[in-house]
Amino acid sequence: MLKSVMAFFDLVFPLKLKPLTYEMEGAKTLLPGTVVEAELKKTIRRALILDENLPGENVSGEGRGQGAGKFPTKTIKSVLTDGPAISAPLLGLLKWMAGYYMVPEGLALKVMFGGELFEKGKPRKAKRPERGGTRPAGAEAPAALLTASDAVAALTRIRQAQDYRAFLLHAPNGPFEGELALEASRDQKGVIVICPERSRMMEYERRMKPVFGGRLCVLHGGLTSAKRRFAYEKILAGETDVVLGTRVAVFAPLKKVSLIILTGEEDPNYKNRQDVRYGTREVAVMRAWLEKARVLLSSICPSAESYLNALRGKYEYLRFPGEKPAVRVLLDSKKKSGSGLPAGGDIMDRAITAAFAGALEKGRNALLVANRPGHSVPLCEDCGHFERCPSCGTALVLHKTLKAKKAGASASLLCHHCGFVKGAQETCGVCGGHGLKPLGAGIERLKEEAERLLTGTMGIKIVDRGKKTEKPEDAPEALLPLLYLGTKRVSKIAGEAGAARPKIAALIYPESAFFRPGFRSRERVFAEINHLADRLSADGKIIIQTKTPELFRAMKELDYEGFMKEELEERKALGYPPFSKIAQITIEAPTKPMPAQAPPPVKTRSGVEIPDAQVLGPIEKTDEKGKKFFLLLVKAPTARALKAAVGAALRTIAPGAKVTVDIDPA
DNA sequence: GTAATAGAAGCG
DNA sequence: GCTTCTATTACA
Repeated sequence: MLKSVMAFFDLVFPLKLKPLTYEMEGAKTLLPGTVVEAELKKTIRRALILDENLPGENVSGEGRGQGAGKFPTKTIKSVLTDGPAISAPLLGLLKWMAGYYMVPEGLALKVMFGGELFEKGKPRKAKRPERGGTRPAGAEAPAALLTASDAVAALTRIRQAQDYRAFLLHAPNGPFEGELALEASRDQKGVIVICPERSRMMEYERRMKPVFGGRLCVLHGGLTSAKRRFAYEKILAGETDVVLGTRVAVFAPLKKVSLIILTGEEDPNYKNRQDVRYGTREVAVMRAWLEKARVLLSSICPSAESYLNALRGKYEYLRFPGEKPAVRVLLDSKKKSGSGLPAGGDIMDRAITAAFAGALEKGRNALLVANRPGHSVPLCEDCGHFERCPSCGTALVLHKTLKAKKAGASASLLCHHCGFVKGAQETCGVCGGHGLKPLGAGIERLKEEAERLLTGTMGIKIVDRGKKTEKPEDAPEALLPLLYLGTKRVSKIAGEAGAARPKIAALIYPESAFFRPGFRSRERVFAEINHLADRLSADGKIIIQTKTPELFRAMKELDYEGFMKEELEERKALGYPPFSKIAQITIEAPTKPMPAQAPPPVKTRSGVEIPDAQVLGPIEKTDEKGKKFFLLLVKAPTARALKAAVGAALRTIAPGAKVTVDIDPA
């Protein structure tokens, strides 16, 4: 009898699942990217055709080959799209994501489109994408920014480049960065503009909407799934070809992309922390490569990775130097005078309070930044005792504004590691002494001091929290000088004050940031100071109060090249990125210390040894809930070698443990 | 000893 | 994501 013609296809479901082979009756061939329905464990689900699984061909992995072999294949129930729903470059990106980040293709698919690309349900006509003008409109576009001839030349190069081309824009300031992004995309078709966070994206939206109108589409993780689906439909239909968004926008299913702009390219927000731990910058560059498109990475303080790529000629470097505010590093005066505190035991250096008072008296705004939440650690002067967290052992921090539910306590002691809370006492818990001395400079304590030293004599409004209440009721107070006080969050708000940006900023003991884990901590601190500088007025000034001025020596002039030279030399010496590739393996094993202490020499599949790959660890850590886990760090000279080395390391881990792999960890 | 339940594996 | 299989615990 005539046997019916069968074709076999590898399908990807948007689940944590590798591709599976299904069959389809008839000679009709389905193109990769086509959406179909097929049965998985008795339920019919939507999936994407990844490849045709041709007889005799062995597609990625074990025992598959032609589907008609070892196991019975199920059949594709129906075909939902007439041809590919997503472009070939995007499909390529999916495969690259799965390979590079070592996750199943299904998980990559899920992360890229969140499942919405596959859900059924009729898209309702959008209500009104326009939102009412809720904003007082801060910084306005200094329109003449880009008239300088070198800026015009840069724009021309970006616009006219053909095929794949990467640019690194080292912008002098945020407004310039935004202006160049807008101008570069102005007469382009198929543009993706990505911002590191939603609030920045909304600023860009305000600027781009008048230019692109209905061509502009917004895409970010906070969209409801209906809105997200609606956005996808507009993009797929070609109704909009300019996509603005946060990191998920890098996957926008445009038919054709010609320009990708990644603003604030060094921002840590670009690292995805769940499921597929991708880096948006790496994905953006890879997508541009696959799309044969141009990619513009921009920042006021580019990452060491991108800067090295620029130095090596992989990216075209567009450098626009700008005036930077003066940075002054103050040695902590108390260090010299021992424990003999000045009157009142002030934390802030006199030079800072004087400079702040000067600026505020002139009606200028000021910004005080510290990394520590809470007030202080109460230390008993009599017996030296301080309270520790029962599970973490770390010092508990006094929060005066946080009321503990414990009877009688007007303040509480909080563990910043695990969140443990208890009521605070007025006296020492061990000796009953009354001499509790505050140790450390938390925001709450700084606020007390600022109120005492600065607001006492003049009318000043302290702004110390997020913009939950952004009402125009500030109007009468708008004349008062503002003292912004808080962590980075507050400095962001201060930077959005348009013409009234702070004239002076002080950082109180920022050195703790140097000791955050990870090899990038220095670079982060430097970038943060640069961003702080960008938030100040043109005649701004930053004062750093520190006990370790040596650590800030390289940051003092905000000399980017000088800093990067040192930083890159150190990274090279230690074998860290961008001179190597690294991966971090997290192992959640209940009690087992670790199966293999010394991993075997790293080899590729074919048995070739990789000379410079190494596996460090395991080290034991405890998470916020007090749960133990273990970390392995894998270093290798190239991405390829890294993959092999990670594979080798994984084989040494006993089964039963929950393992996650993070390629290029933050 | 079996039943109830939780957690991991596998899905073509 | 949902089913199914397996390991573990509860319980008469």
